[in-house]
Amino acid sequence: MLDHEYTTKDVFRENFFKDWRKEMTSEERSIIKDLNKCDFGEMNAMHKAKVEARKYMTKEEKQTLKDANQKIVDEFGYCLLDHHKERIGNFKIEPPGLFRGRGEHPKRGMLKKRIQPEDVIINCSKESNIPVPPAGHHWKEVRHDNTVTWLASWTENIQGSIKYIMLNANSKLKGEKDWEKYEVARKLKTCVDDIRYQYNQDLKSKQMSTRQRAVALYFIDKLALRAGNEKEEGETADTVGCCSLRVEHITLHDKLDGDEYVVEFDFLGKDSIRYYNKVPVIKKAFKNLKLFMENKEPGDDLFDHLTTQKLNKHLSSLMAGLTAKVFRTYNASITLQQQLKELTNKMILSYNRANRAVAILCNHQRAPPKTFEQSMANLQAKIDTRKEQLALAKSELKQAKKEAKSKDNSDPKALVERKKAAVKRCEDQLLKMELQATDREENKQIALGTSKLNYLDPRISVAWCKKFGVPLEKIYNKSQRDKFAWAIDMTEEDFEF
DNA sequence: AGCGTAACTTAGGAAGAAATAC
DNA sequence: GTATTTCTTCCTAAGTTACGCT
Repeated sequence: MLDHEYTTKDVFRENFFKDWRKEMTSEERSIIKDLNKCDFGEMNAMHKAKVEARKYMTKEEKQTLKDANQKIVDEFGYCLLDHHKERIGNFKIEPPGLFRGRGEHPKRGMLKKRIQPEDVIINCSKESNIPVPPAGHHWKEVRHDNTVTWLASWTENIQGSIKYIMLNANSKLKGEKDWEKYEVARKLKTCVDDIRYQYNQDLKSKQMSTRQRAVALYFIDKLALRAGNEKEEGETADTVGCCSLRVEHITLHDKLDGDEYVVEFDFLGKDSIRYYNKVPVIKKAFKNLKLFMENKEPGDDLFDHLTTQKLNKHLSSLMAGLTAKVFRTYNASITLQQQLKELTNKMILSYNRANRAVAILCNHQRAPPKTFEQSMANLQAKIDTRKEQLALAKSELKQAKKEAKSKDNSDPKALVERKKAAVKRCEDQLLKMELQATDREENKQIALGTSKLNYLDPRISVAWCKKFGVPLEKIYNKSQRDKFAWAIDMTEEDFEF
């Protein structure tokens, strides 16, 4: 709690203190004037003690707690949609707390207020059992809108945005949407060559806006960048996507490390995750970028004649349902399929390799685990131990061979065979551990989950599993199998994305 | 045509649970 | 059995896009 990095940030502290003072009585306000003089040590200790106590609960106590939680899920975690009982994704209202925006968010630390029934809109069908508000309270509104999928909503006080209660990913509704998403991406596959040809032509257009659109599309396609909507300054962290790139985010190199026309990207994207990449691009795109940057300041928009609306409008004219993000889905899925074809080694590690290629493409990063260095060192130590064992086993084998020749042992060959097997076993284990070490090292900063869950057509993975007899459980855990139930049902081993 | 907002998907970190090491 | 590591779930912030309004 107190030891979190947030508490050391000035913006967080200032925002918190300002909002806290608003909550104080006038008497408190006259006493508590300086956050630096406040000591939350006692509260922190209490919180820590609670966490500690949880750890040392008996099995029975833990079970009691679990049962109580399950009861809550059973009662509130489901709804009836089109006569089907469906799991709700987030059925609990968000509790009050201090806002934890990502990156340099100007609002971090602000007080996120408690939501009252009076703030909540209920959306259900007229003839359903309308949920009863807590005693003495009423809902903000009860409506019956069957054109939307949310069950309840409220407006959050930090950004003024609407929050929704919606169905779980394993629901029929979400599954159908997911399927549709991948079908649109597959449709793009059939016309992507034409679209690429088109934007290549557009790079030479006389219209500035067309040229900018073409370069942006080239980036979105080649690098899987996000669309990049405009953001209100001062309301959120300063992050960008393709269309909102500024001059300061790219550096042009006529030549770099033996490549020509290299663009160096360095910007903060969604969730303030850094995108850093040096990419050789086609000459036409490069020349255009030079042109776009002429007479501009570092803080100016690179694509000043382009918005995501214009881009998406153009895309939808090329293919029904086509938007910028479809390229991310398409490129992610097609990359997985290609990689799986190339990595013929039908092992889970090669699947992870393919998955990783996609995660790198989409720039899905994670903070290296806190214990990463330590656990890597531990693994290395195990490898070293095994190496010693291998050396020992080898010398024993040598000895055994020698003895088999010199002495008339009753069964000299058996001993040699045994020692040989021991060497083999050692070598296998060593190889396995070294592979694991490589895998882990390569995964240090890469998050595989996001692409698996949101970008990779599950039918590719299901087909791959069937084709090579890999159990699906090796690829997808329980909740992932639930989410992708639609794909598991329908996919044969010859599925082509 | 441009803009604001509602609705929905995508995202990484924290917390909790399970597996594995010691 | 206990400690540590790894996997899974939960949480909610932060994006994208469609749509209605002017």
